[in-house]
Amino acid sequence: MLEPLPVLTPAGTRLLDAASTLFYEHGIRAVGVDLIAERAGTTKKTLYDRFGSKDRLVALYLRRRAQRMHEFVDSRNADVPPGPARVLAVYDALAEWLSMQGRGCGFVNAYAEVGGTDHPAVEVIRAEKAWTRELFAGLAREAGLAEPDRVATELHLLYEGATVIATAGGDPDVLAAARAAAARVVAGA
Amino acid sequence: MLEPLPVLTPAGTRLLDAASTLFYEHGIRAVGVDLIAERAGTTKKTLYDRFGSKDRLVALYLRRRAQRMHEFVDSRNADVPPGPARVLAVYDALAEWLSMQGRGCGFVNAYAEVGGTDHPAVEVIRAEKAWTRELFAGLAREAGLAEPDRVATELHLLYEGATVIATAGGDPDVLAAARAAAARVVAGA
DNA sequence: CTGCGAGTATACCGACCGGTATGGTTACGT
DNA sequence: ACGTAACCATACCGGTCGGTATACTCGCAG
Repeated sequence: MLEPLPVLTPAGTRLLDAASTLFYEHGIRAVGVDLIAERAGTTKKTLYDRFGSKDRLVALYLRRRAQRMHEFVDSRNADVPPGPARVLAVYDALAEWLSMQGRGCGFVNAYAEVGGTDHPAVEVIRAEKAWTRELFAGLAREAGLAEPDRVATELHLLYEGATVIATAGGDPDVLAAARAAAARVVAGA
Repeated sequence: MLEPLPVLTPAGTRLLDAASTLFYEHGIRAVGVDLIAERAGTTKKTLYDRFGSKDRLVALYLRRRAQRMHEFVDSRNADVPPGPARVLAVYDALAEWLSMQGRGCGFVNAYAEVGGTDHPAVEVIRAEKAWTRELFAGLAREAGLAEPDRVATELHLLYEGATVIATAGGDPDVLAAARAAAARVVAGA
């Protein structure tokens, strides 16, 4: 939110693309900068010229991932009329998003590795979780629900819980249950 | 569940204790076996004599963590009479547990690092999430709630969501909101 | 007395870690 | 024609990674 994503050179783009795939798929510490450079068809030198450090590359990976996730949810929501249906559409978007990805929430995963440090990724992760809550709060208000703040918190809880259980719990069916629970929350408000 | 925790030699115990603290606090890949051995006041040789590999030590760390978490929840529940109150007591136990730990769910964190591999920790993590859901299902039945299965899933969603938001989201207050939401679910069943 | 499990101490292995250094080659704008 | 940004290629740095090897001491049970 603070600053837009920087414009990247061609090799810089390939580096960020490769890093994003590798970080999401295998984790941050599991991926070395040598591998990233090789997968991008360039060199470590270029990586450090463009991004300065691995930590900053990691933070950029998450910032771009957040932006893409937001665009994805917004575009899915645009197909749904405002109101309670649009609130629930977020769960459909989540189900679709997770089915394409397979390793769960990249922000939760990243926090598992950098939490408790001063890594530049930490503030990006916190901001993403705050954005999600505000997404629900805005939609709840838009739908004219009573107690939009309380409702938004509950919807957010169900959303994050569904992501975790679908991934670490190995139970993708829970997404439908979360959507049904959210529908109950919305109907009661 | 499959097998009880093995009896450990004195040095083995110190190794598992040191590894548990370090893995939980800093993550799995961030901690090397040399550091674990040093912190345990012993040697890498003894570590490999006792545990065979780092992966097996990681799995054991999670198995013992699960057992201790279960004992903690069970003991807290024993202080509460059976019924709806006991269902909600799990959220109080979670709040107390998390306040002591500070790095969130060790199983979710571990899955962020080993998910998508054949690491022996994966099945331990899945079993832990299944245990949590069954905990809620058992308590819901004990309390005579209608649709105990559906209720258990919703309580589990709120539980995992609260853990994630309190940790990665940096918002510990959400635990009270999750408890209140759970109370609403219980009251409606 | 012997054998064995447990532990200590140290050295080593190849591989990889994040990061730096040097030097050279394009392509483009002024 | 010149500067410069972008990129490539390669070699190197100290340090750590998971894991193995060798050789030793101790206490205990047969």
